[in-house]
Amino acid sequence: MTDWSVKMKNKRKMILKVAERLISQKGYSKTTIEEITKKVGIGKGTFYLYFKDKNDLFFSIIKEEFENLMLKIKEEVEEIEDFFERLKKGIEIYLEYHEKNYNFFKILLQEKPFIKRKSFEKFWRDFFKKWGSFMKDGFEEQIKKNKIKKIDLEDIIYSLIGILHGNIHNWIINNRKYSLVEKKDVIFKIFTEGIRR
Amino acid sequence: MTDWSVKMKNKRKMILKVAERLISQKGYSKTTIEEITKKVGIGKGTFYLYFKDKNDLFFSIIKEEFENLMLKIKEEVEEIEDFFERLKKGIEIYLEYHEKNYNFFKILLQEKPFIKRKSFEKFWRDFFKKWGSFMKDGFEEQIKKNKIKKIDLEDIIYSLIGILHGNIHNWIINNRKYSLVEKKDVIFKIFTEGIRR
Amino acid sequence: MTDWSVKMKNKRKMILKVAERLISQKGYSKTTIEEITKKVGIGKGTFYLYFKDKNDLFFSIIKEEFENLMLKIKEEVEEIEDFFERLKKGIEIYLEYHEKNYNFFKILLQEKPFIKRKSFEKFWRDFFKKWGSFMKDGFEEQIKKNKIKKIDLEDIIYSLIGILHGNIHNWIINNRKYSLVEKKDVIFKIFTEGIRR
Amino acid sequence: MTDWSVKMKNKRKMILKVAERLISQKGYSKTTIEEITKKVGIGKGTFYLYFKDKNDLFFSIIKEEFENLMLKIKEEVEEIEDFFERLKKGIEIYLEYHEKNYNFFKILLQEKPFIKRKSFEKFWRDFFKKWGSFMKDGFEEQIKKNKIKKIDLEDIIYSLIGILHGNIHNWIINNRKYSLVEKKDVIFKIFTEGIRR
DNA sequence: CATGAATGAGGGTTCATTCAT
DNA sequence: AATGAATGAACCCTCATTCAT
Repeated sequence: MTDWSVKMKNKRKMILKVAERLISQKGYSKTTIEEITKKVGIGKGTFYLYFKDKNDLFFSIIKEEFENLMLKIKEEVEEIEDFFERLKKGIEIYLEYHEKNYNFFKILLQEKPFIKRKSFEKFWRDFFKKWGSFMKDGFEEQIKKNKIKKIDLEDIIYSLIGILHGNIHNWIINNRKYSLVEKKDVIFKIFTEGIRR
Repeated sequence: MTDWSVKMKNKRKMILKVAERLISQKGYSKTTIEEITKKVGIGKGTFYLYFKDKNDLFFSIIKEEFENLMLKIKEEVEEIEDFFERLKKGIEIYLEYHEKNYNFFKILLQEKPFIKRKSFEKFWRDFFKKWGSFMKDGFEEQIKKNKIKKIDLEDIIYSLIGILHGNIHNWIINNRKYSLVEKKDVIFKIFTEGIRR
Repeated sequence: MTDWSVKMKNKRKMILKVAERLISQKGYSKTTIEEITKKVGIGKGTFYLYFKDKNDLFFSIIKEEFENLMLKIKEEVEEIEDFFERLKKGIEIYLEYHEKNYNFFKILLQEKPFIKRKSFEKFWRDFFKKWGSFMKDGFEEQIKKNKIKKIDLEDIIYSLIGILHGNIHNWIINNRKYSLVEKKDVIFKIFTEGIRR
Repeated sequence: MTDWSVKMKNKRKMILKVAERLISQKGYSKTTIEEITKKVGIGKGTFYLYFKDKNDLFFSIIKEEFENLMLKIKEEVEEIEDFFERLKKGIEIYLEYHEKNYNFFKILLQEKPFIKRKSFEKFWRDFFKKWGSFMKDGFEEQIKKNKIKKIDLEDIIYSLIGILHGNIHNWIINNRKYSLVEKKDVIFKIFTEGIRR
């Protein structure tokens, strides 16, 4: 990788990092390009060398953070043989990730720039599809094996995500006073003992 | 009630209704007073007879919708004797309300106007406290009677709300193609059979 | 005078009084009809029964206050035989009036509503003309009698008014901490001993 | 000085110049940023690169004009030995300056933006203090030497400023038909022959 | 005569984006 | 590649004035 290319990557990453923090704190509309670039230490015009517009920045944050998360889950979870252990680990990673990157979750719940509403909704569908497909085979296998109740797969997945997000949300509005990861067992318990026969 | 008072109430309500729809569609920042008033059919200045400013409108929507919901739950749920039946009914009402007022849910997840962030977070805490206290006694009693596992009360409540919101969220991003209320049984099942011994 | 006519006069006077105070405190533009009428205790629309518009109010205040002042000077000063005594008394009355009605002076120096700029300047010309004609004969007589230096009459008059206003202005920006009237002697001294041979 | 810096200074100066004229003609409230920038030939937003807000513009005009005036008086007057000659020159410069910058005087008498009333009054106090201190030593010395009557210093200063402003005011409302500077002798005469023993 | 709800033109200010350097 | 001065559309909010009651 050339020196230039490295610098390029770094600058882009710095923008993303700073922007993520600011947007999570103040909201999309109240975060200005001016403030972002000033905090990064670059000129305002430079921003537009790395992003098409403000909207592009927003989706880039979400996209790249999401990919990070998915990658991490894949890496650490995939090889675990036992399904319920794999599920437990998945929950743990998910909570851990949000404990470290709680800005990301806040941004996910933000006002979305109007023009691109469609693409935002598309993003969410992708999100759930990936989660789904990631877990899908496992769930289906367990259903076949009669280890899990015969519940529609989608309902299972959205309930799981729901429990997770509900707990993350609560953790944030309580100012992150307790450890989020420590909730992994109780969440796992509520979720699995409900679906396990 | 006088004629004038009726008209007054109506106009205010119309603004709230229109604004709720627009904000849920386009987000708080992208929704303009101009557009709201034009859609209601009143002058721009008239808006400020009913609301102090744009921020006031935002919180009025949330506050009043929330009170409606709570009232409805209280009215229809309170008298049911059996706890699990009561819980079931509560889930049903909650889903039903959001099926009819799905804009409200979208707004709840919006970007909050920055200056009043504190009061927004206070709202969420109130929200959960009310839900909590509303269910609390019931849950505690059931725990004493050994009908429910000994799980921290807060964890139970946020998991329930989590499941509900996860399902509402999914329903919305799927363009509300199916009936939300019909999910009540599966949600109830996943949730209760997890916590019930 | 009929009862109605009395009420009419009173209401108009109350508006003038309240408006004078508010405008002198906050300036013309920042004083709203709403605030004036609320403080008077009448409806906003009622204002327009007594004044054509906001501009009319402004000039009415100045005009009527000015007429009061002129009347007072005439009444108390005219009969005094000796010219310098008359001048002295005139200065005293002028200071006394502004000490009691310092709002008036503040208003005189206010921003004038643009559209009527011409009429505002006309007012000032009238003001000086009246002062002038009021003193003119006396001054001219004294010049003839060689009691006063041969200085252009206008220069004399504007210098006198200048000294008076300079002192009033200073008194106001010093928050009226001392008695304005007490300056009458030193003003008279500086002015007369300059012009008297 | 760099090219950029020059342009910067110029643009700022142009805004000040145009604004001074407009405000003196129409008053502060009636003068809009839109009009100012259009007349200068720049975009509306550009204004805010040079001034924090409209209020800042107002005080900048006063402050900078005032400093110009004081500088000029200092430069041209300070070295004159004889007190009365120095006073005469001071009066001349003061009149000359206002003849050339008559807009400034008009602005000084404007409605002050409400919020900053305190700082406006502070400005006036500063103004008189500077004038005072500028002349003070001279006056005091003359009093000691018995060349001037024993009159309170403040009274002397405000009377002098009063005469000057009275004459400027009159000159303006007479549409500046005559030369203001030519009044210097008569003003000097009225003032000094009053205070000189 | 009296009212005050309703209006909408108009003003100050912000900020994403451009473009000459 | 990097910059930041310049722009102007867009937005929130105010308030003098009107008019139906």
